[in-house]
Amino acid sequence: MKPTDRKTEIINVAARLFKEKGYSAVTVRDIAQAMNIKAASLYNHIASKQEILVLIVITIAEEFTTVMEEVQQSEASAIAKIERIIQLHIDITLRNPDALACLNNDWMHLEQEADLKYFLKMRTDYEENFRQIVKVGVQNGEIQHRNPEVIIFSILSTLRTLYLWYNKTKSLSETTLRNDMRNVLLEGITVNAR
Amino acid sequence: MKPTDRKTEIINVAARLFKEKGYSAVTVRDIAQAMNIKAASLYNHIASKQEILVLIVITIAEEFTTVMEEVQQSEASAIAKIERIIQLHIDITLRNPDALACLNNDWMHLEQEADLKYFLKMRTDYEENFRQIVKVGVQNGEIQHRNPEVIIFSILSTLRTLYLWYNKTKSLSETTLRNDMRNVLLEGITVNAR
DNA sequence: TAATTTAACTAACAATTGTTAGTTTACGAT
DNA sequence: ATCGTAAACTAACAATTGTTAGTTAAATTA
Repeated sequence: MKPTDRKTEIINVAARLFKEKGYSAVTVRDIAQAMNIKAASLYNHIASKQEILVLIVITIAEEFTTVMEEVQQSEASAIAKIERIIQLHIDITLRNPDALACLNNDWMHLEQEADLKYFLKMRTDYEENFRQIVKVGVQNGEIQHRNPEVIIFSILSTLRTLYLWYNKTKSLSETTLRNDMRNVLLEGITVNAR
Repeated sequence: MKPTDRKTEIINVAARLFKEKGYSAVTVRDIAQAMNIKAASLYNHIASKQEILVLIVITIAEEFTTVMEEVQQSEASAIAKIERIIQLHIDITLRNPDALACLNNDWMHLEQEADLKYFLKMRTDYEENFRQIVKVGVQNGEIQHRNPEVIIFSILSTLRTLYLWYNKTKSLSETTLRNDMRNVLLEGITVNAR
């Protein structure tokens, strides 16, 4: 087994292009050109353009699912669980921002009904787990009484689109990102919260 | 002038389809079918598919720009300015979620360099205005000392993707959305901020 | 060395794409 | 009644799309 086999290279290159223009706007000739080969040569390694998308999206979605289930089954406080989820999103974003962009923007181009259903189930379950964490936190007094949807999607929206802006500024170290993100999401930005 | 002329109808239908599948994945035949006419008939009203995108994206972007400039020139506190921006995003999202989806996801498919540059300038200026508001707020003690990028994009990410989730739950009234969104974004979710 | 595998190539396909040309139909104003 | 316009239509186009077939060159294994 080579350090990175050819198929993995294709997937990484494709993910980068998908991030920039979206799945539908990227042609297999674009992907081939980015690898300095001809389009037909790609098919020695992949079955279809669609297969690339499936591998990118499902792999990352499963990663989120796995960790979320661990978190949910742990006995940490609600706030600690959310802190763990924040760090999970930062982890994956820093490691694979291109795949994350695909997950966010191109999942609806999964053509096989089974793939789409599988993905949507993972996403729904993920949000439902998050919802349960928030509700428990509200009940035991850790979290403010706000509409759970607003809490869930305020945090998730920020985390899901982190890949769009985290690397724009060099002044933002990984440590600062992790700490300030946690603080801003959990404690807000005003000086006198009460 | 009719209540809504035909061109406006096309743009609204197209925006809805673009929201669901993205600009590149929507064909002019898709748009025509959604209006119960043939693709060629569209060209009695529009110059090109691209023109539809330009009208959708630029119109909304200019709306954000106009209000942001008013806000920036006002003499409100930093927090009050941010509160106004939060309400602006909610306003536009409730009124035109489809166009907002295009703005977020399809701006990179603006084909004319002039259009793309114009849009990017508006977006950069918008973020820069937000950055200035935050920096002033930090200086005069209204806002916590956090990395400004984290503050700006935490809030903007949430507001920009509001169209994705605001209508999922019927349990979320407009009033609750506006109040809780403001509270969550500005004051966080924890009970003991200090 | 011979055999096999890997990974590239050229050429071509059928389908789909945005768009144009030219025509027809319905309707309000003169 | 006639004119003009708005808005639909059919038919067709050239370009681009994902993909396949068949071939070739280089590297690895026997």
